[in-house]
Amino acid sequence: MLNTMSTSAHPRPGSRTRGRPRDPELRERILDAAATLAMTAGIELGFERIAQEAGASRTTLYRWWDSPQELLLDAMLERTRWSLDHDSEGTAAARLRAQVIDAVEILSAPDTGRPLRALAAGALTNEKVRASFIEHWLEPRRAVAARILEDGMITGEFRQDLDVEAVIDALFSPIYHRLLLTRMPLGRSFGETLWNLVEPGLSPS
Amino acid sequence: MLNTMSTSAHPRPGSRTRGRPRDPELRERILDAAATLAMTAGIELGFERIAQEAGASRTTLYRWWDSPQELLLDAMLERTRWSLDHDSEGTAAARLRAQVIDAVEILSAPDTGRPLRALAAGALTNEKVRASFIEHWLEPRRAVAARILEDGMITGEFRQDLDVEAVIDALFSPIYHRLLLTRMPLGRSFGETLWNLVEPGLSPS
DNA sequence: CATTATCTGTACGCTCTGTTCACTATTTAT
DNA sequence: ATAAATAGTGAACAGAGCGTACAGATAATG
Repeated sequence: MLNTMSTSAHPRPGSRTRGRPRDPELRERILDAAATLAMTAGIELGFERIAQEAGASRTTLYRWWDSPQELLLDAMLERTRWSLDHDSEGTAAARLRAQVIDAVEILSAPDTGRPLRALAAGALTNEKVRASFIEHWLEPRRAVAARILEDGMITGEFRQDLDVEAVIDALFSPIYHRLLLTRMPLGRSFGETLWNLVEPGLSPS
Repeated sequence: MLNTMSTSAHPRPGSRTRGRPRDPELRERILDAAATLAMTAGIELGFERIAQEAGASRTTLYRWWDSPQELLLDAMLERTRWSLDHDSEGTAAARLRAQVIDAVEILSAPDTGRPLRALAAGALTNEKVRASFIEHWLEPRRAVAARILEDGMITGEFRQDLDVEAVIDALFSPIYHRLLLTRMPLGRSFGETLWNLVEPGLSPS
């Protein structure tokens, strides 16, 4: 059920409609502009700047997105689809560990981490952005981890009374915390440390 | 070295100086206004609104604070001094567990949690706010936990190769994550679950 | 050609920001 | 007393961004 179009834009029900079709090139330029601005400049994301950077009319942006952050979310989602792929081979522990380390590496890369900060800032400021961010960014990633955890619980690799949501929080929220707030070192070794710390709590007594 | 005055306001070196002394009542009204607005209204904190709510001149706010969020931070720091008190009795594990549960309860209370959201939003948007937030809010609380962890490592209650910062991240960042982003249930029982999950990773093998 | 929808460009009112200025108020130093 | 210094008020101003509206050009379908 991949939503290949945007999250906030008006959906296009039929495949072909009357009027002038949307210019996909323009859309790309706009998403690129947002991603670029969010990576280089700071958090000061606005329709004004994005439109200028993309060489598009501000009116067009208002037409398709409700806020610059929802626009940026679309950009990020398209640019990180690959990050949802994951092996289904190996033990549940190995797969979960790999996901933690993937997450650290994705978020520590500047071209993902910096825009994600802007996105999170929007999520804290704007309810709609928060909802979209959770639904389209956080939830799909949590679902992957949840799936692995449930697998492990069924096979007996993990204890059966785990609070899946809490485990996911313990494993992944430290990464966001470092990215967004403390900016403490965020590298592969932190992912490993984190995993080693939480893993003992997953095994059956 | 408690800074009894504000974080961002110009420090007062000598106890007595020349000119008209600052009106402490006015300062309180301003801090109250910020705390109230941050709790009731949304994140839309601004000098304009705060000044109006406090019945003060906007110029006065600009005089003492660089941003509405630094003002709010001052308000929050004064209103939560008590939360840094902690027992020094009992095992390190018991004390750390108590701090986790305290944290959940403080942050789940609307009159602390909501302003903290506004504060965090500011921290993501403004570098100065972020630095102040870390220095005056996060760090002192992390220091308490770090102290307990080091105690436990010395007495052998915890393993000696713990990464203190990572442990603190695992224990506390899920709380902020729920408060700020997912808004999943944040109650005492979540604190207990979290503790039970991470605690096995602390004990010597 | 008529219709429908996209995109552009301009313009306007709005709110908040950050700063300046003149003025009043209250304290200490001489 | 009077001067100097600092706090607070209130008004004004330019500037940025927002959100919206409108007129017109462009490009597809029926």
